[in-house]
Amino acid sequence: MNFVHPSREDLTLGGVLSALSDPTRLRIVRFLYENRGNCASCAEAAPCPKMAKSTLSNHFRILREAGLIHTVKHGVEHRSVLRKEDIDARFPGLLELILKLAE
Amino acid sequence: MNFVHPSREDLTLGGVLSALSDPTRLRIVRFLYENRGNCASCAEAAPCPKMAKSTLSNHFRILREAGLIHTVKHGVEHRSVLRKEDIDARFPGLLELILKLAE
DNA sequence: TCGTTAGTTCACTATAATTGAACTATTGAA
DNA sequence: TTCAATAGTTCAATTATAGTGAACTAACGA
Repeated sequence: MNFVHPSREDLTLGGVLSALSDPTRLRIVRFLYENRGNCASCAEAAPCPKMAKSTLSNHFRILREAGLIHTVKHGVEHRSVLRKEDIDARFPGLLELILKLAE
Repeated sequence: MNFVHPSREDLTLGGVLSALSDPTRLRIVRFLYENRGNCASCAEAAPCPKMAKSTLSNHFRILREAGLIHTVKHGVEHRSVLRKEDIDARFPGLLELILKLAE
């Protein structure tokens, strides 16, 4: 399975804001932010066990396509990392502020 | 016509981000930001004259319901102001940063 | 009163999100 | 090496939300 990730310069502000405007996705991003450096499986990063896994998969796809996370296969899991450097390079201060305001 | 505006404490981060994630709405907000203190009619604040006015009206409704603007009737026009104080009180720094990053 | 202006509301279409079911790929155990 | 379990994707169907033209409303001016 090969995931498509946009390159750093293809990140759009609208795409990032839209991706982060959903509470589930924001919680995923927060998890990855706080576990920076560590990859996390979908189940690990997702805060809602009762959510349909297809829905969750879709949220991860949206985060990927917005350029917020990078996902690679790792055994039976799909591990995701937050693309902090790319996001910060493109939109300095945005991620940190949103996560702070969402506390 | 009575418009419903959420109170300051009812503004949600998701609602604000979602509202600002649309390019048309972001341009409206930018216009109102730069003409701070002045109300603006929809036609004035809207940057796309070719857009259907029902679409535009819908964008203003979304901005209103997200708590970003305040609209009052003023003669034949509906004048909108950016609720800068409310937004800044609830989410300090967010509006300014997003507008700066969107330049 | 009639036409114009400025915007809303309605009805319809089109696009996006949610979900269960079926599918794929990897691992671990018998 | 086969079989079951795990972790997620993809598909198809439903539901919700955005975009649009047409009809409507309210205020103003001649």
